[in-house]
Amino acid sequence: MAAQNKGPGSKQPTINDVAALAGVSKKTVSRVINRSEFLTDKTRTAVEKAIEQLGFVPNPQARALAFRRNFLIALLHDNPNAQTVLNFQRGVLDAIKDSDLALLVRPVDRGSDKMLEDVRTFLEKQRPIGAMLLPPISENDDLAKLCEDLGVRYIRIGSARIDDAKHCISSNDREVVAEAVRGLVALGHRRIGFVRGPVGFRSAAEREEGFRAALAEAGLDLPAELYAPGNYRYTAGIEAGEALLSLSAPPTAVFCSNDEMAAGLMSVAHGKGIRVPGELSIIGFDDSPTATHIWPALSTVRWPIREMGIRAAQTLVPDFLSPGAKDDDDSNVLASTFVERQSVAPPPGR
Amino acid sequence: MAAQNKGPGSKQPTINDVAALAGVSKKTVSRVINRSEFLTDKTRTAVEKAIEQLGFVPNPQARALAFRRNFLIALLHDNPNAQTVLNFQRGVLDAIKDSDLALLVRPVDRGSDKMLEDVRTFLEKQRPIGAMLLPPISENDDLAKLCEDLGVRYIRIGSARIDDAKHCISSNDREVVAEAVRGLVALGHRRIGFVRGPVGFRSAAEREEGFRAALAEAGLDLPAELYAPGNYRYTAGIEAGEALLSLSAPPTAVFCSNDEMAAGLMSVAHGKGIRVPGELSIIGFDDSPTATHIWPALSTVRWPIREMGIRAAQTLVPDFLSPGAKDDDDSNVLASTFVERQSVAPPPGR
DNA sequence: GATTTAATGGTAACCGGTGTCAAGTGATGT
DNA sequence: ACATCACTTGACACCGGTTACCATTAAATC
Repeated sequence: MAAQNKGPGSKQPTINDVAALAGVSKKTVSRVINRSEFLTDKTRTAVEKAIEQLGFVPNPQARALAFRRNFLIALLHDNPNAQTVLNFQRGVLDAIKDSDLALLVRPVDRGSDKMLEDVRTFLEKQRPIGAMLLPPISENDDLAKLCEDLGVRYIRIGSARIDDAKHCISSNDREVVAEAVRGLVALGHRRIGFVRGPVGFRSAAEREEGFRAALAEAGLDLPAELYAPGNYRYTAGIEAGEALLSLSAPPTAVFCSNDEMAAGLMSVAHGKGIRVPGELSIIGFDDSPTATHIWPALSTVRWPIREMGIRAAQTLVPDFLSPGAKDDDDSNVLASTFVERQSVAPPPGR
Repeated sequence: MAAQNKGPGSKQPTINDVAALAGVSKKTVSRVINRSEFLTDKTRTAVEKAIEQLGFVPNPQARALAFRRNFLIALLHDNPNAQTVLNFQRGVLDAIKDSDLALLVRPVDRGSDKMLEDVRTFLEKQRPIGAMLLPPISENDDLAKLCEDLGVRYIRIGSARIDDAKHCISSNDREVVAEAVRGLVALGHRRIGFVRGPVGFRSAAEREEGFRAALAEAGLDLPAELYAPGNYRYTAGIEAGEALLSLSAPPTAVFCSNDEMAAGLMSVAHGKGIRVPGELSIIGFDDSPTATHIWPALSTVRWPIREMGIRAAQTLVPDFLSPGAKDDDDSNVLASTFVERQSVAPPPGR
């Protein structure tokens, strides 16, 4: 710990100071920093000692300039789900921990017309090596093209393969949703409702497809009155609940395309005195904190978002990461899993 | 929009290219970029035209090097509440939007022994102008001292004045909690329970003090059996619920030190068939998404976290921000507010 | 011990900007 | 017409690293 305190006034030691102290040229110090071969142990040790003694830390801006490239990667997101963003971010940081990289985080306004222009300005200004796009903005092809045009590497996170494997980390959401719904069928449910995510979101489409596939397998159909639109918001869950649970023949189970809507639907059920899961089973999606903060705890689908962050970093900037993390699976599809909790039971009368 | 696409191979235009095209020296271009006075309109226009034409964007690393300072600020957090972090972050980004600053986000492991060492490494490597510390790590004095020693400006976010006004943005949590509890008393509640936050957290102490103050005003006391420990986690709310709601004389209202514990307590109430708010009123703290995702929606205290982000940026780096945002109130205390929803009602029999 | 060859170390230029300070420009005063 | 002055502008060094290339030194071969 070369930790003599530097008062605000005193300057950081530079590579020149180290060179002078170690009695070598700055080039040699540079070689030590960058782990060049071609160095005697003696030289290396002397330099390392000087570095230690001065508490020298290379100036990243100067390195960036000399290397003609910086060491920044950007995380672009516009996510209704804060936990997802933070978990992903955590994964990325885990992956780049021992590298020279730093992470820039940038929320973007999906709605805004100026969104593309904003992102372009950001990328041109910061010139990160690469950008990571979290859903839903990851589904915007213009954004990917913008990165491409700007020469910024990019990787898109999605609930399905939305780009080639080099540019996309995805999960098998459709399959897992189907699996969850098969479970409902196996318990005896026949009238199963569906609350959809927002139109235009790939994730919403995937979940719907998985849902429909499982129904089709079981020879069940989805009557129009059991199909509710939605937008991933709690209030949409409320509205869906009002609609679905007022039917003369209400569903005995509902798959909600995310946890917040499931929570909304569940609160309607509570309000109407409908017992969950006794009279109504509910399944959500995301395994957000909400899922375990409502009562009864929600069965849901867990998205391996932190792992996706790690994988995204490994795929985006393999050349900046220690090679230890080599992974043979380059399909970049990670597995979501169904998490069973207390919101699912057999339908009444079984 | 000087937006001819640059293929990955082509280089970014530099200040020299602009100078050559405009027929001036690079220093003059630099002056235009930095809005120097002392420039003829003619020169300025010519340079701006050249910049536009080439799509030139100054290299931030080079500027950082030449200025002997970079344009980075760091956000350090270890927060159980993702929404809080993201909202704060949003506020900061709103504030620095039109500046040259960029934001580095860094989660830290509060638990780890190496925490301080990790942060030191991070700060030494990135050398941000300043660091923003979110609670609970903002309460760590060693961390503040580390910034001080390293010559990194810092600002701490807290639920109370934990440093002088130049280094601390705080809210009036104690007062607002007291106000909320006064409301319970006014409704007729006499047995009011309390679920505490983790020991050692200033925020938890503030909330408790506010609670006790309101009780004292009303001449009520807090029997030991109505006081439950906690740690801000949902499970602690469950445990508190088990304890408080099994009493022979259970409370008619409970103040929980955050929303997650309130949600836990509420789920226990549901499980026991205790009607909320009819038989039990509950108040939380944070106004997290959970507060509106449970049923009934939780009355809680909203923390002006986004505004705190804006204020934090303005206080930390006023010299990098456009002066428009001058604010006379330099006490840096922002107001939390009590949000009434559906989890509070008069006690049974009133 | 002389000659090669490989391994290091050093020097200068450069990355893309900014600071300093002196020189150039035009307007004003006499 | 000439000196003076206030403004503008440019030349050059420099920020803290890196690479290219050359010089030097040590080890290896004959």
